[in-house]
Amino acid sequence: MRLNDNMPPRHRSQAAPRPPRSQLNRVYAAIADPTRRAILGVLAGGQRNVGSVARRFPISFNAVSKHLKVLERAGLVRRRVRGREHWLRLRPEPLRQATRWLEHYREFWEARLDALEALLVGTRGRRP
Amino acid sequence: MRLNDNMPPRHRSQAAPRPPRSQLNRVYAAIADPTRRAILGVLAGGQRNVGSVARRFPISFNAVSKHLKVLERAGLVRRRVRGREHWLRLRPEPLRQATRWLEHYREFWEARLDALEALLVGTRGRRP
DNA sequence: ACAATATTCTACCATGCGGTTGAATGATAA
DNA sequence: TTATCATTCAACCGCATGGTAGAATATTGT
Repeated sequence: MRLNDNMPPRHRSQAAPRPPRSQLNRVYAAIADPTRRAILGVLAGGQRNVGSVARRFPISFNAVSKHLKVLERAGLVRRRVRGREHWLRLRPEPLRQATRWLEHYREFWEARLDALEALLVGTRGRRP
Repeated sequence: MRLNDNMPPRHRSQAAPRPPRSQLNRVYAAIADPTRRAILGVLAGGQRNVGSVARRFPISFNAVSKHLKVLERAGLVRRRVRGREHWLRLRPEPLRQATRWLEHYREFWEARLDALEALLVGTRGRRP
């Protein structure tokens, strides 16, 4: 059914509301953006305030401020307000968790695929 | 400036078109969704066709088909068409790359933060 | 008191995402 | 041939995201 006709748009199918993002979800989504990965790199050099981070990127101050908020919600960055400046510092714990998940699954999959390959190659002579 | 006035909407500020997502970006974005992580888990049990994956999820067939396309573009899944069925299998290489990046940065950050803490605790007593 | 500074807030745009339904395509089975 | 099965394609919705600009807020310096 092509819906560009004259029907009231409110009587449509509706997707179920999605559950809120988990911490792990937010961490992966956060590091999926190269600007944010670069911001984490800057912050690895020590505490910075928002302006000092923003100055290093060719995008607007506001865009960087938004990115920082995303990193904060993912738990990768902690903010301390001192006067009119906001100081940001790295919090590596969620990254550790994210690494653990990846490592676990990667090892599991590789083991499984290796086993499969070994099974397919079988007992036939094939040695490096 | 509130822009809901009567001005032609084409004379607005314009965001620069974003560059295409890199492989690493796509991998992190792909695993940021819990359904997709679950799909990878199913595929870890061996090759499956689209329907047999979709049957395990409470969302529509088409939604699963879309998720599979995302995983494919991230390089995490390979598809082989045989007749009318599409067989999907895991490809762990991009995951290895993603793990490497995380591991590298995590280690670097933790080392830096440990060094900083050592410096602060340091040789002198704590001062308020 | 006033001006400058650091930052967020609000509003907007374009694009992407995760979901839906329905139609189209292509291979197999009857 | 025709019906059925496996899958994609096309269009749509609501919401998030990455970007912009400008106004508001709070702190600091003169």
